[in-house]
Parts: sequence; C-alpha cells; structure tokens
Amino acid sequence: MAGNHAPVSELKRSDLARMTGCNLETIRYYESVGLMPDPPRTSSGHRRYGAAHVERLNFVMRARDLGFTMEEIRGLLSLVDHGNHTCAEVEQIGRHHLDVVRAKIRDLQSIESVLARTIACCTGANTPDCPLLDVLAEGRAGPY
Amino acid sequence: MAGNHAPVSELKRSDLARMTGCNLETIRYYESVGLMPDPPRTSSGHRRYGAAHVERLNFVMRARDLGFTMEEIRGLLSLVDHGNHTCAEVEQIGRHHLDVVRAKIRDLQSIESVLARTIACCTGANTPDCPLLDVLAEGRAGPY
DNA sequence: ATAGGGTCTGTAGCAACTACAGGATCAAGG
DNA sequence: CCTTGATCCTGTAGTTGCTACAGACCCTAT
Repeated sequence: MAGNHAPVSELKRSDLARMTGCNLETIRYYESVGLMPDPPRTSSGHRRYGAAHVERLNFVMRARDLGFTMEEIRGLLSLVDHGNHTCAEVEQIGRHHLDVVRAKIRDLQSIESVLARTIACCTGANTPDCPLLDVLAEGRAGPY
Repeated sequence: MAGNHAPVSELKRSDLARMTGCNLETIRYYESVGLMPDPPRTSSGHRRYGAAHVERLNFVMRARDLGFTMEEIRGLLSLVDHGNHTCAEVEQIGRHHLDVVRAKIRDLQSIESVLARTIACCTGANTPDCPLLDVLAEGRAGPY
C-alpha cells in the first residue's frame, strides 16, 4: 500500500499524440492490436495516459521507423514485457529484420539499375518510340 | 465488315495465367481496375483471350516488377492506348518513378546502417541488456 | 447421365494505418 | 446555470495490390 496512490496518468490521447508525434487515430489502433496496453479511463470513459505510455509509444514508433513489422514489434515488446529476455533473443529478431532490409535494398537496386540504364537511352523527343516502353513490352524473361 | 471474322481469342483465363505466370485471380483483378480490357466472352460468359491480351498482361507485369504503382501503369497504358504518346511523356513518368525508387533505397540504407551498427554492439549474451533495445527505447529524436 | 474439373460472381482478408460519421463529454465564457 | 465549441468516444470504411474463398454455374469425358 506504499506510494503510488497519486494519479500518474494525466495525459489525454491528444497530449500523447502531440508528445510523440504519433497520429491520434493510430494510438487507438495500436491499442486495438495490442501494441499499446489498454489505458486507464476516467469515469466517463476517456483515456488517460502516463509517462510509461509515452515511453512505450516511442519504442513502437522507433521500431516502426526502423521498418520492423508489427509482428516483430509485438515480439520485441513481449520479450521486454516478460522481463526474462536476453540480448541474444533480441539480436536474433534484429538480425532477421536486417536480412529483410538488405534484401529489399538489393531488389530496389536492381530496379534502379534497369530504370536508370533504360531512361538514359530516352531521347526525350516528340516521337512515340521509347526505350522504356520497349523494355516494358519485351516480356518478363528478358536478360536483365 | 472485312476480315476479323475468325476467332482470334482462344485462350481461357487459366491459359493466360499459365502463359504469363500471373495469378489467376489477379487477371480478374486487373480487369476490374481497368489495367486489362474486358475480354470477349463465350455465350455462357467465359472469358476468351488472344495474343494482344498476353502482350498487355506482360507489359503490366513487367511494369509491376519494376515497382511502378498501378496509377503509373495506368498512365503508361493510357499514353500507349491513345497512340499519340511521345518518348518525353513516357520518360517523365519513368524519371519520377526512378526518383521514388532512389528515395526508398536511401531510406532503407539509413535503416540498414542504424541496425547494422547497433546489432554489431550486441553481445549475444544471456543478459537482458541489449543495445538494440536501448536504441529503440531512446526516443525518436536521437542523434542519428 | 453423371462425376470431376474449370469458370463465374461477389466478397473477405492481408499490412498498417487513416479518416470520417454521429454521438457523448469537457472546459470556458456569459 | 447554460450554451457553445472543442475534444473525446465508438464503429466502420477507405487506402494499395493483390489473394483466396464460397457457392453457383458450365463443360467435357466416360
């Protein structure tokens, strides 16, 4: 019964949004999908947040910025929430995500290469002939 | 009324899917969103495709492989369909898309950089301390 | 004639939000 | 005390680009 009897949840949803830069509706969405915990409510049902919610939402948003999927974020959070996580477990999630990011970069780089080479051949003239259209028309099994 | 009285549309939807590698349902989807034209039908309503449909679908799929959005593909197709397009117009769409692709690559590379540097600090030990969690917890305005 | 496939339509689901409609509630001014 | 306008609540629909299913129809072969 010691301490903690003062209200530590004073922030409205709009306050949380403003403080984190998160979209107002997205906060409710994260709650509905379990990334954010159900916050305490006022007697009339309004959500009230505290410092822990700010931290949590920042964590989620930073993970999102780094391109983690919601599934991965859920995994990271559940490791943290259970309290018995290890660096090795977290690292594994991170390494897997890093592999995915690198694969996406490779895909985009090969697209970039084809596009750049093709467009470099464009004359920019007012004629219908266009190397980009040629590439698009030539089918998908081409030597690219 | 000259010519064109022989059936040139002999392919079923499954044939078109097989020949192009496109998913069966996706063909119907592209039709519904106007990327593929409504094909002729048999008296009982079954779609029948010809060589022009194969070419068109290959065009769409190649553009998709290059990461063009459906809006951009629609733009390219409408230029081609109108017949009065110029290389300059096509090039403009291509250059814009190239810019988008390059921006995505940059975004992913900065993600890759943060992730790689952070994970490199992981000990992989059975302890709860983890540099990746530190980065995620430290908020979004950090000096990165 | 019937069994099995393929085809038809419309609709729901995925990620990851975003936005809106229509009602309840709060805070401030008169 | 009452009104007004902002904010909050809920549920639902829209976004992109497909993919997959259910249930009805049709086609072909035996």
